[in-house]
Amino acid sequence: MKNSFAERCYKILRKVPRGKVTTYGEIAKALKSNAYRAVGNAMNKNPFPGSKVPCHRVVKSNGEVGGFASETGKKVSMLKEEGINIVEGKIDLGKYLYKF
DNA sequence: ACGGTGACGCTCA
DNA sequence: TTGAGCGCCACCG
Repeated sequence: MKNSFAERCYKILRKVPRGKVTTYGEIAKALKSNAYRAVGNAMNKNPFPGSKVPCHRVVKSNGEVGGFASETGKKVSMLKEEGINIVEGKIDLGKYLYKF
């Protein structure tokens, strides 16, 4: 159960500093895999919503926040609060995309 | 063992 | 530019 792909994603996600965001693709690359789908799955099964694993800090490669914020939009506001400039649910990856 | 599913990514029209 | 389709890997039933 430990050292599983999901655990890997969480670990990487945790090393993303506040005010920055990462993409599923970057996480997959960090895992030496192109399993961006699996990364999303791991987040979906995320055992620690909010504090341990800041899933809201993970965005899509095109700059969209992602499905988890589609319904409420609260997560978007949360990212903004961290200092990330978001316009219409789009994040400026050129400024806030954290690279491993 | 197999197939379906999913918080995605990229290319083509 | 926008929309649609195809491909990717890992997990669950």
